[in-house]
Amino acid sequence: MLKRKYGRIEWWRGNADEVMIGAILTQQTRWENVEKAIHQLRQNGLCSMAAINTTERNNLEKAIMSTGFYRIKAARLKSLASHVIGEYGGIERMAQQPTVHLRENILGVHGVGEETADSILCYGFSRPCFVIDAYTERICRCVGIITKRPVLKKLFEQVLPRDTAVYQQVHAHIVEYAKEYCVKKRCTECTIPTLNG
DNA sequence: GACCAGGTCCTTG
DNA sequence: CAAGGACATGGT
Repeated sequence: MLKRKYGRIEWWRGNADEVMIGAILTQQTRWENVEKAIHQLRQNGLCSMAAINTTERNNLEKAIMSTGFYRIKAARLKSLASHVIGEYGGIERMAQQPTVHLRENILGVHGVGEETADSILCYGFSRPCFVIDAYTERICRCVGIITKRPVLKKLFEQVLPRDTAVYQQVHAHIVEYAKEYCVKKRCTECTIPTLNG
């Protein structure tokens, strides 16, 4: 039913460390610019929670400059890394925790909100948490479902089979669809009044 | 040059 | 609670 025109989409093919890094860096930022930053991090051996936890903040800032908001994002990365290392010692121990515990826990990190948390859980730890982002919200509005993110999240999780792979693919497809039809046209051709007014 | 990007936090009314 | 602003670089 939903567009298979995009085929299988591989997002976040990295390990949990990289997913967490990407989730912070992509906040209000295009993914292409995040990739540049991740490349820089790799070059400097900073592409892990352990490394981020110990490196100087300045090194981190320089590497992620291309994503914008680099000072605040460096601080957020360090908060997250410090929490992960301090609380669990590393990804392995972290991955053994139940989903609800993990979610509560990383939401407590300054700079990790609902979307970032769900992205980490869904794509980094393969947990069935559906991610609601700006694109998803827009598409839903186009279809007439006008409500806030937490409600949308519940809605998707009720309608879809409780399967992480499905959540990942559906979300990815929605984003591709939104990029193509909602953003490029700026919704100017949309007949729903709420979009033009 | 204007506008926008896969958010989150802080401050006001 | 809702709304507005700050954070910053890179691409159209």
